[in-house]
Amino acid sequence: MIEIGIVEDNVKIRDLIQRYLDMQDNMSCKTAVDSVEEMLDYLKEHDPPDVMLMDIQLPGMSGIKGIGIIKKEYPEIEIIMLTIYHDSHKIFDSLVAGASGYLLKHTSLPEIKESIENLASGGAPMSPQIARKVIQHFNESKKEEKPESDLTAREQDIVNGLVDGLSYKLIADRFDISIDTVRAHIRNIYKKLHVNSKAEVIAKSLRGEI
Amino acid sequence: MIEIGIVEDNVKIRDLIQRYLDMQDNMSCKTAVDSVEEMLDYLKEHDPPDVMLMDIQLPGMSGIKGIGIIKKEYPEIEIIMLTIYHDSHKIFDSLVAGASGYLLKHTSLPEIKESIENLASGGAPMSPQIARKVIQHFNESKKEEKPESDLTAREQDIVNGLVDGLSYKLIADRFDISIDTVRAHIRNIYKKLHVNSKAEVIAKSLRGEI
DNA sequence: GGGCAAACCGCATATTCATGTGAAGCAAGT
DNA sequence: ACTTGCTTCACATGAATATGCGGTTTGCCC
Repeated sequence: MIEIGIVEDNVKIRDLIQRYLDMQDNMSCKTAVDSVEEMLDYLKEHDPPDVMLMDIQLPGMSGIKGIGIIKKEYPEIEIIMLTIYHDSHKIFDSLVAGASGYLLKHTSLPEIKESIENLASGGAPMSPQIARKVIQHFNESKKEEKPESDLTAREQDIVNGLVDGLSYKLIADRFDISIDTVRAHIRNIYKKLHVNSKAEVIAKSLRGEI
Repeated sequence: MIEIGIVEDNVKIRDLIQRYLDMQDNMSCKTAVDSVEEMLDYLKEHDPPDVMLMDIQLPGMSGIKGIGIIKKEYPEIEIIMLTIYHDSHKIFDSLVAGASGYLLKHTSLPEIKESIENLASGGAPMSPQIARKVIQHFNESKKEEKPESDLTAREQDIVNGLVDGLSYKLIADRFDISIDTVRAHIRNIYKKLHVNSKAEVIAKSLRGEI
């Protein structure tokens, strides 16, 4: 018997899902609340459910923040996001926060049921459209690595030296130029990047902002 | 009509899939080869297919390497991995390389067909088990970000200040302590991290090594 | 051939950093 | 009660950095 909890503020949707799931002979859904806060209160005094369906847009704490808190306290709970949002940021944030699945609200009741069973057998419920967004995220993070600043090749060399933790003198040695030249390049780099310390250049570079 | 190409070295499996797909009235599968190299040769002289099924373990170039090359030349081709490997590294590498879906070889023919149709409608074919692995990867990369150095809370504060590009003085102001205290903390941080410059601390931190 | 950007170099100065030595208050654990 | 570790602070010195000014050479474009 799979115990299910629901966090959803729309009463109609919540009741519908709860009734449907509770009707199944391998599931039990006794807990349906409309905020993360309520669910946390509930969990303090009851056994945690096996699976939790959670909305993102909720009164009070957002569902995404809720995932983190609930997962930290009760890591064994599997959380499925059930929401209208299909933008990749929300999907990504949810999964990083610890959600095990992500379904859109137009998902049919039998599909929700199937997803929960999926989860029990080690899968992760996710519609092909959502999966696609996740995959897109992989590719984007791969491509967006080059915001192409207008640093010259030599300036980029110097930046790399800084990132490697080298002093001006060592950078000068590495490229066989004088330390004053290094200084000159660094001045120009600072101007172009609108910074004024080694530290900021290194930070920018490692954040992929160069 | 969806044009499909197959790269698979097991002749039995290849023929089976090819015949089945070609039999569908909305699909055409005329191209089935047993290596990436052959497929590249084929693509030079023919129109590219819309969707490509690809194995990982292949004679010559691996399927994962093949994805990258094919996607670079023909970015419009949607590639579905069809393989026996279900370890998260291969899955992850494939998706990063540009695959749009990932199916295990025990997937039934109708499911393969469905997956291809999925792809055409903007989804990403992925079994719940595979999706689970992908999600696990999110959580792992989240956890593995903290190789837990033994920096104290205060020391971590100071590091954050450095990463923000602040000078000692500004860090002192931010936490309302004296600049000499900042120095003291930095000394300890350097000892713990085995470095001896601001630059290295920032680099380590942004690389996730703290 | 003039203009221009990039790479190169030098000198000077104020600020910031790295490092040493030393010490006091406080909380946690032995 | 004693040790240990974290946080706080001080004074000092040499090294490194940030920033100002100046300059030459080279290659490219109009």
